[in-house]
Amino acid sequence: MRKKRVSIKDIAADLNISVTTVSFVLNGKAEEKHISKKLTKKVLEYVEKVNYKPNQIAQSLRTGESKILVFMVEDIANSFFAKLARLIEDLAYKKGYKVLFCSNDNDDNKSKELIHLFKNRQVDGFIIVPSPRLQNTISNLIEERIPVLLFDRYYPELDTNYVVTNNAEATQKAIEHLVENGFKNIAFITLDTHQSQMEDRLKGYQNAISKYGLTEISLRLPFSKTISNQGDKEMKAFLKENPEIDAILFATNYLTETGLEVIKRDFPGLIDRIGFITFDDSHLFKTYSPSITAVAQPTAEMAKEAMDIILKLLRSDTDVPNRKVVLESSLIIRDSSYKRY
Amino acid sequence: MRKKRVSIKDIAADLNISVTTVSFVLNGKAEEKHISKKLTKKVLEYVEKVNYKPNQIAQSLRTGESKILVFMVEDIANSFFAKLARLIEDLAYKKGYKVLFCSNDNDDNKSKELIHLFKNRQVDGFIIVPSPRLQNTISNLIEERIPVLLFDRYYPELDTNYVVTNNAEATQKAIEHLVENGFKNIAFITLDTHQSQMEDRLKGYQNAISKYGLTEISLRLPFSKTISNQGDKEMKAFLKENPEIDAILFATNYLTETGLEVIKRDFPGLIDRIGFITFDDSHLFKTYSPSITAVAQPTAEMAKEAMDIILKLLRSDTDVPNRKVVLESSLIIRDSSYKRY
DNA sequence: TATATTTGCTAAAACGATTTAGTAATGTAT
DNA sequence: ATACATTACTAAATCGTTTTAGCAAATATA
Repeated sequence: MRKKRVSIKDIAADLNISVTTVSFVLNGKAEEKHISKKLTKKVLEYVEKVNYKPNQIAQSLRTGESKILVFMVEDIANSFFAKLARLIEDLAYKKGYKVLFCSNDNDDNKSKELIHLFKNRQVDGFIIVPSPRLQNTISNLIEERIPVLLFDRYYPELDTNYVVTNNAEATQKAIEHLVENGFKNIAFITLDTHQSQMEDRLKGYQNAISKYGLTEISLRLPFSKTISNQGDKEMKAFLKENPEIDAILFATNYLTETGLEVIKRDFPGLIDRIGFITFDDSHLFKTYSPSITAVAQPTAEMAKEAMDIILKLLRSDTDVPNRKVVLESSLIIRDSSYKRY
Repeated sequence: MRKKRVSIKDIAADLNISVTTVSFVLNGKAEEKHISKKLTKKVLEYVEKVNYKPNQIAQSLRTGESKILVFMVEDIANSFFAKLARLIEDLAYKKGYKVLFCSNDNDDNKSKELIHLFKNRQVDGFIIVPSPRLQNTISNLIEERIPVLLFDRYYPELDTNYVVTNNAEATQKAIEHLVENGFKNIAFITLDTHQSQMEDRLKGYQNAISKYGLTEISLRLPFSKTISNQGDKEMKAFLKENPEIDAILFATNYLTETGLEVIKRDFPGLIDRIGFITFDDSHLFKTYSPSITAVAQPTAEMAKEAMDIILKLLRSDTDVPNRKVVLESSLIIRDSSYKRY
């Protein structure tokens, strides 16, 4: 069996003092509680010597704090979320929090189950990339005064904390950039979900389209089709049916992957004749042929804001006014958004 | 303040029975402990009604089990590890375990700190992608009978459980493939670490090189240089100094990213004249120009084997013979490993 | 000198579960 | 009628902390 870990009780026994005293010393309350400097020193030295570390589980049970945050994303394997996970991990650990990552596959039931699971684990707070219809679950969390922060997308009708990016504006700018470069028949390939991030991207597209008097050509794929990069048939059909398309904006990274596959496989030569922009940057885009223009969300800032807010929520028992943060994405302009023929 | 969660005590009080009885029923010991069917039913119905969920923290404290596993990787933002994380997450949740992911940046001190941290959280087991010199820490864990499994790399001198891939053979095959396609001056760009996965890849390279009587041309970059895709200067110098190079094998995915950048930026046209293969596949490789040949590690199998082993370790108090699993990578052949001019 | 305050420390309850070691009541065998 | 088993349930200890309430001795104040 495992070697027994040394507990506060052992220390107290070894030093012939009470556990209370040890606990006070360990929690930096020696002064306040009138523990003599001498004894304090003795305890600290002994603690050091036997390499005592408090049992976090026991602490959690007593204090109700687990020092664990949950970061629930759509899919941790998605590079966008993986990157954010890393950023959030680093920030959280600096503040003494650990992070449980989990993937909800944008599925409401899965999200609910996970949230339930974690409530029973007494996690201290949630940073959630919410699935389409999670409003009730979220508002229950809020009612229970559990710190929650929505991330990447939000529910306009729900008064919550969130950190998102200016999807509509960023998309609009991307389209404008294509227009300025001479493209006229600009398609938008997106998901058919009603989530804010996607609706805003669609709005941005439509705004730009109508601003320049162009015609909308959009393909809205069901989320299920995009999992494991399916949806190629639909894209192929879409491109076949709309041969006038001279540029495409992909609303998210996996759509881009599928799109590039379709273009390369089913439309030889098209890759050099079509303009395109994607959401979310990737290292490989810089060296791709053509190099790929991308709407890059400010991941570092997003993570930082998120941690800021969640920490604030964790600290305060009193109500914190909801913080709604909208960060600006930037357009990283590369070759794919210029005419190349 | 938060709404108080219902506890086993509340249930006992409400039903005018003891907490023991409730606990027995909840743990399926009603029969064994001679709780009458009638009372059992009553308890279960009430539990359902008030939507009681046991407090995992209290359970953990009492039982010593946290139902949490740790998956420590180099960097969760790295697509290879992110993908594995997702696979492991799914498998673990199916078995009632949650997974704490963390990144050690291949740094020994960070690894040690993290392991310490998690031991105090009473995590049930560790799946670790170990940093270079973590042998002692790992063997301490083993001595303490904490389930540990090394992943992706191992210490040949340490008798542990591990799941890795056949790096030497896979690399050798990749080089042989290049040789068969007419490449003669094949360079190997890798890290200068002494970790098994990298040493094996180097060995595989050297084996192939000597088998065909070629000359070794290798660049070994310090790990620190590769973080955040630096090391481009070194690669540039390397390629300048060795103009005879007609093919390159990149030992890991971020080296490939940097390599492609250097080639595109500093050696115009070279991308179409050089053969290359990378470790770890990426979605974008299929559509890259040229499409990129990759050594793909069997991530799904790796995750499955890892969970199998760790679950076995968790179940058995008795010693489990160490399981050493070596899985086969496959070479996904695309254009970049053929002569294209 | 008597009283109040401060110093230095501790006993015991609490967090919410599990589990050991019971008790009382009933049934069964001799 | 007595002993033994079985049934149906429970009190209390336990896991390792934190924290409240309080005690005794030393010191300060009147």
